[in-house]
Amino acid sequence: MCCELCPQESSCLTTVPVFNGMKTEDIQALRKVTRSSKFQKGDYIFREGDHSETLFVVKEGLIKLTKTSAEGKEQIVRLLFPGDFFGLFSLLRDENHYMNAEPVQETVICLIEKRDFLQTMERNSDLSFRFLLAMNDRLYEADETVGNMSLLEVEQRLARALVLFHDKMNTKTGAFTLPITKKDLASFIGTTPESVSRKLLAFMSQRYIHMEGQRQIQILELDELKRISEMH
Amino acid sequence: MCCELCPQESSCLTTVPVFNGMKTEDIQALRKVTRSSKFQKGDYIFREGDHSETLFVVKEGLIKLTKTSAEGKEQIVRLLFPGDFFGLFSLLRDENHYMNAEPVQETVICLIEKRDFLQTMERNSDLSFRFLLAMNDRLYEADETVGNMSLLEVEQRLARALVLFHDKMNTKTGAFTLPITKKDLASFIGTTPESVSRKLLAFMSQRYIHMEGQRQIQILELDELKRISEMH
DNA sequence: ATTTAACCTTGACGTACATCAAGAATTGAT
DNA sequence: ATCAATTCTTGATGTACGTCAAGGTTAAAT
Repeated sequence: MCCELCPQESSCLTTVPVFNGMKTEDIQALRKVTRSSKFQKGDYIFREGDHSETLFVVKEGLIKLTKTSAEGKEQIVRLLFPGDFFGLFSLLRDENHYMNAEPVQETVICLIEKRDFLQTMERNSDLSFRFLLAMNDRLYEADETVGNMSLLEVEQRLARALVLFHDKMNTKTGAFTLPITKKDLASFIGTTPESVSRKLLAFMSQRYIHMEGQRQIQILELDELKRISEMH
Repeated sequence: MCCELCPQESSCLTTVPVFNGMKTEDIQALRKVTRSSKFQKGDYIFREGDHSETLFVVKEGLIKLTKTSAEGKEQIVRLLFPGDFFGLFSLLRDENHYMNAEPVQETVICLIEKRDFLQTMERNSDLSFRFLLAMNDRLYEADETVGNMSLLEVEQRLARALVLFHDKMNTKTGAFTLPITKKDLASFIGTTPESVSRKLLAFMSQRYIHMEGQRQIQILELDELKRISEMH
């Protein structure tokens, strides 16, 4: 489906940070070449090694980017929330994808083809600067993650993930539904489901969180979790 | 010292990948605003929290970028080899530095001030695209590192680091001098000096490497090390 | 509504690696 | 050249967390 027909206020191009503040005529031009597509849980948006000429922008939903190890184990390298984009690396380098992209729930993404994207960039020098800023932020996050992965222990990485979800799920009460399985949560923070299970239990008995069923998490002591996650 | 006077062939701006292939007149313009500066081991180029308005490009030497943990432990997040740059994040975001930069040997860097850099970018739309490409590569590396940190064990991370140094020190014979202390090497791969010591010993007894003194390393089985480092 | 297949939990156990400690080897400063 | 300060090594010990296994729970599929 082509995004030219999307209502302006809900278009990827107006809701996504990287395009924010672009001139209206440039947005209009980009909309003409933007398609949107819906994916279900269990689909693959693309896989490691797939050829790629497309920029992906997440409109709604949640995507996990994973790498598969030699033994077939899946490591979640990043989660893509609405507003995030992916595919720039392969698009710019003419390389194949180096990760798998798999929605963890129903997800709508906007797609811009390489040729269209590069053409727009040529006409609009501002755009490459915008993406430079966005990449800059991404790199900062990645540097943080590198520091955390080796410095922090499971307890701290889990606290960190809980705070992240709390923020992203923008809840008022401190209660939210975990958007991924605990298995995925384990992979995301680089541990096992067993360890996640035990640590969550520990957080509960310390009254930092309260859990209702498998996915409903109520954060009781946000500051405490932040303290834990930040004390590298 | 101003780089306008540098011999063209040894200038940062001609030897550094990100500026490669720029039009001569643009290079000339940038040279006018580029200074170079020499740092010794033990100096700090900048520290976490320092205000920053400068882009740094490594001309010669080796720099470690570190984060300090709450307990005062230092984690090496990245090593900057000749041709690498740093400081773009703070420059673009008006933020303070989020890492320490410390040369591990005598190091020459080229400096471009924010105002000059942004002015050049405005006049030369190509430049932001070049940096976008470079950031793209950096992000790829960071994603790789994230995957490796949690997936790989010390043995594999060490093998990986040895291969990295072997490549960067561009040696013909497979022999090279370790450019950092083993303590730093430990911090770089997220482990302790003790573990590095033991694993290197293991590699020696398996005849993958041979060590002469503390720093001279001769790689005997490069393919084997690569195999180990890649078998995530 | 049943069945099937994931996912989750809990316990028992093993192990890679961190920590602690103390001596040896380098490095560098005077 | 000498001494102090790091860095490096090696051994002994502890522990956080991974692995294995088995039962329980939830979710998906027919």
